[in-house]
Amino acid sequence: MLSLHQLTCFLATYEHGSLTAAAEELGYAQPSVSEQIRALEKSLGVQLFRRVGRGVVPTTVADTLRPHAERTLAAAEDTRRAAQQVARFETGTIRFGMFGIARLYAGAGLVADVLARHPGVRVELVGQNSAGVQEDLRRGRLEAAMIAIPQVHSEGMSVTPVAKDEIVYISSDPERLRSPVTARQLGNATLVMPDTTWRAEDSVRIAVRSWLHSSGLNPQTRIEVEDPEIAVELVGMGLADSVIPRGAAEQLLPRLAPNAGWVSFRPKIHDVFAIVHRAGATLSPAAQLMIEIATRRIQAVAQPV
Amino acid sequence: MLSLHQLTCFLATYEHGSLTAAAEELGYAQPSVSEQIRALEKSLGVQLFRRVGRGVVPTTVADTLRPHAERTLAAAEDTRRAAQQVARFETGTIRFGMFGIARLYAGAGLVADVLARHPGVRVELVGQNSAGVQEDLRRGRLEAAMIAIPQVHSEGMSVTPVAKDEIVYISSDPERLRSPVTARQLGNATLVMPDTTWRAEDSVRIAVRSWLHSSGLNPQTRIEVEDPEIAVELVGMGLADSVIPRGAAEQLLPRLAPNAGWVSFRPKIHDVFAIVHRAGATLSPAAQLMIEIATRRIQAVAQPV
DNA sequence: GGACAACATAGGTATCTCCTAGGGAAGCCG
DNA sequence: CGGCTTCCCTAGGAGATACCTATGTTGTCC
Repeated sequence: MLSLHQLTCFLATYEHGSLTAAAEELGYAQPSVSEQIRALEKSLGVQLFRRVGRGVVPTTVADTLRPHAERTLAAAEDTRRAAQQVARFETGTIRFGMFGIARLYAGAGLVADVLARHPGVRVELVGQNSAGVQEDLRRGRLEAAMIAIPQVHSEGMSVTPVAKDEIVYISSDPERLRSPVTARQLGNATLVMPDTTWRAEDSVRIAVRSWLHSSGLNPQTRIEVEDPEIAVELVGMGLADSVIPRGAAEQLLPRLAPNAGWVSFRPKIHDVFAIVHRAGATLSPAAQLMIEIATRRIQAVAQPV
Repeated sequence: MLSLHQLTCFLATYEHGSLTAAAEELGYAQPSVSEQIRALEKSLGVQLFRRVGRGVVPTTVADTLRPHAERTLAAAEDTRRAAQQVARFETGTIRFGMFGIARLYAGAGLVADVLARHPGVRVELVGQNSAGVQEDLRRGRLEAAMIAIPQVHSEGMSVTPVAKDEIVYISSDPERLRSPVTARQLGNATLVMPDTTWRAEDSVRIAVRSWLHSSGLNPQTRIEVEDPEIAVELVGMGLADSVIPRGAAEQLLPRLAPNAGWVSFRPKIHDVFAIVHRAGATLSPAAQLMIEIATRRIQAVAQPV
């Protein structure tokens, strides 16, 4: 069986023209190198050195094989170097899951932070929907993710809340922003809600629904859209009001609905963001890095817990 | 310590997405592959697979490393293939020593024969002078050679005569070719002799000198040249006679001195060609090939012994 | 001819590699 | 929901390997 060690011994011997010198360079005893060369010759079925009295002389076969051996060792060294570079975040890919409103107002900053600290890496911020992220985590395709809590099927998952964001009512009618919104008021409101496709798993909707249920009321959603941006624009046009996390409101309102504002619920409702990964897993340095940066980013726009 | 075996296990596992499947493909038990992967991860300092419940999932590090591992294994396979091609004479270099008049009239044919049988090989037919050939043999730089015998310092050398060639007298004076030349006649002749530089070791000269010494005479050499061709041309011009092996005479006279001819000595003198290599050495297939072809070639122009 | 230098050989030990056997977790299915 | 299967891990042991030191052999140099 051909081995890198044999090739190393071969090259050292070839270059020094001596087993003893090669052994000295490699830090072995002379018989060890001798044995490796013999094993290599047997493995390849060719004679590499003529044992001539005192000393060894490379055969023409050795001349022919030398560049191949060098290329092989160089490729191995290259493999090792690539691994080290990845370990140091000088290159490689960092994959992280992030779903929902969190990605909307922390995603770009998160990617920017990672690229600023590690310019050589590729970043993959995945997560089309909550179920997909959870499936990826469960199957091991994702190591860690940040998601809003209510939707977590947490068997075997480690869930660490890192921030909570108040859920607020937004409207372009100043009248409705005068005082905190009650369940009754919300029940009577005309609403536009985003994330239609994932409405059943959307943490904001789940939080609001359970909040309303305790008052015996049902939410009334008049308009369903996918993008939070569109929902906010519709609020700006006065066609409906909406319910979104406060961080999103503060980011989107000035840009998309300057005449609108937000107001708390009474009692207040919160959305909680958490880091999720498989329970019992040892997190890789890359995952730890992403968790650290994502946490810092989300805590810049939501309250730390 | 990184090893090719570890890389093989890594690639098999990566491609199958399973340690068990990889082990089956490689013909090992599953724990063996598992151990190799673990050793590779430790050696590189990175995690290559996430152990997730049943099954393993490659990390992004594994994605990054895979092409490097493939290149390394390909280079190793390339090394092995090169060795096999050399062993089958499909490529590589064949080096052989040949000195003196033998090369002159068997060298080109020898090279042609080798190239005809093994079109891919490089051929080196070395031997500027007898002493150099012997030194190369002794030092191991040459594995085997064909040389004329008298000059062999045979300690530690295996000498196998394969052909003998009569040494003849050449002249453009028909009078001198009438009957075999005696020692007295040779002592009175005006001679041109080739191989000036190596005159002390030239087998023809040694043979002739000892032949003359038994008659108490000394050779008279009027002209010294390097090339046998020039000596023969001078003979053709009638400026001197010469003494060369019959094989050389038959090849050179028609071309360079059509009006000249040759005649034996009385008693006859012979030059013996032998295969020489280090005693006790096991000959490589390449050397055996060259010996076989060179012997056949030389026996085509000289008498086999 | 004696001293030295370089490789081969021998023998012992530690490590590595591979196996079999058995345990535990996750997924599949009745 | 409980049993079965699948897949990986761990443990322990046998055989091979790699390395060492000590010694023998041979060629070289003085």
